[in-house]
Amino acid sequence: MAGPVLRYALLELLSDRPLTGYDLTKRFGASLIFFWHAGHTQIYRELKRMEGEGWVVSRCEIQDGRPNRKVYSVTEKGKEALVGWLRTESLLQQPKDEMLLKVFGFGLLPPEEAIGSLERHLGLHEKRLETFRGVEAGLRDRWGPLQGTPSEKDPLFCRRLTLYQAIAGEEMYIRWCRWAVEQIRIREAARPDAAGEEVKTTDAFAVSASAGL
Amino acid sequence: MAGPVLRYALLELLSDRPLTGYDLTKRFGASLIFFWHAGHTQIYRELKRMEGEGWVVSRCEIQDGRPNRKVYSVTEKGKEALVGWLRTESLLQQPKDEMLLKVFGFGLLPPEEAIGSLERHLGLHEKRLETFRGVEAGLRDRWGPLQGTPSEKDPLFCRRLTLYQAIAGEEMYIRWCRWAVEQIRIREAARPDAAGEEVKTTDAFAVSASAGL
DNA sequence: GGAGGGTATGTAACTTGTTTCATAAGTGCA
DNA sequence: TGCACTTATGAAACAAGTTACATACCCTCC
Repeated sequence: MAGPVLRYALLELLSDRPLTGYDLTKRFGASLIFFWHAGHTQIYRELKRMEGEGWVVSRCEIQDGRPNRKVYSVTEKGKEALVGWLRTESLLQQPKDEMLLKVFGFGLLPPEEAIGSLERHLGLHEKRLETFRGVEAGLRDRWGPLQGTPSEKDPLFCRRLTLYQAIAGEEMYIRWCRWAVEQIRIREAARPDAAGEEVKTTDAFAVSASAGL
Repeated sequence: MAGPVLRYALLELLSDRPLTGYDLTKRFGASLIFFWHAGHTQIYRELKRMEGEGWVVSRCEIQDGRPNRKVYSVTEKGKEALVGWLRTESLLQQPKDEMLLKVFGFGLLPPEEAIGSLERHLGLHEKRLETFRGVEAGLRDRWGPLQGTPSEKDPLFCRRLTLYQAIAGEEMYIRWCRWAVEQIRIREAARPDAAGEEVKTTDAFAVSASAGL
């Protein structure tokens, strides 16, 4: 039902102008990275597939002393496929977060280790938030505030909307990490016995089914 | 570098008690679903692999008139592997969101269609938020508030932490959807010319590279 | 003169995730 | 009586994503 999605990401970028696989890889890192990711090998493979289906065409630019550039552009058929896809309903995405999976099992670790792990992970999210805010500031300098700029003067309007989602997501994650650390600290402080003792898994044994976790 | 992750999710659940592939599939839908997903075929395959590596062992429960239950339990080796994995650093996850990818290309659609699409998607997130809040309420009834309940009385503490992340994530997404719809409306109202006209892609052509989007 | 980084394109092998199909019995309901 | 749903397991095929490798030239810095 989800089907191939990478191709539509590529078509969106190619709608602006013809690009090579290499260009597309860089573009991915610069903008789609907020909510999608693909390695260069995946991109080259998908471009070849789409060319076979007539969604894109390539033309070879010969360069001396360098490998030739294979420039792809969208065909009418590809443009139609993209717009058709844009009109379809999106299902809820299946979230995948390795860190949360670890937190889910942190009952097996001493609390200080859990706190340390959360704090280090928090740092990574803070760094990413800064990057995103930098991109936002750059766009504001170039195009003005999102609100109130007339359409003709900000053709990237819809793309800018997605950036704010990414920023809000990082802010939320950071708040949650801090809150979780605090919760573990409060719990530890409330324990009458010695800290660092491993949680008995037998306690969880009899109850986790009835609780739904 | 990320490597196989599903196996650790299964080991976390098997740490509570021995379970069958079928049980594990249901558990996924009930708790890990907040931040991970796996189909039953994937789970059966992974269990078989882990058994080959000695991380789990299975024993067959014969039942009349029904297929036998193959009950898996973690071995000492599996437990060690799990705890070792819990101690490793988690990289930032690569977010993947089909809806955001669509919004990124919504410049190619008339604004009313973009608004309709966002509002329908918003509805899905509202439904999921309600589900998550229901689980949270159930846990609160059973175990009391997260804060202040002594360790021995709430062995699911760490698992509960992850639920609040999922709730915060949904709340954020919903707020963003509403905000995005509003932004598109404001923009439309400010346009002097007729509504529904398709955005000229040539406008975006010359500038998107310099802007970094 | 060499090391490292950037440009530019790919192949091969592998892992992970999804979809479809197959089997086989029990339960509930209209 | 038949239909749909739940329990319970699994094979096979395919799609998507990752990692390692291969090629080949450029430029800059030390």
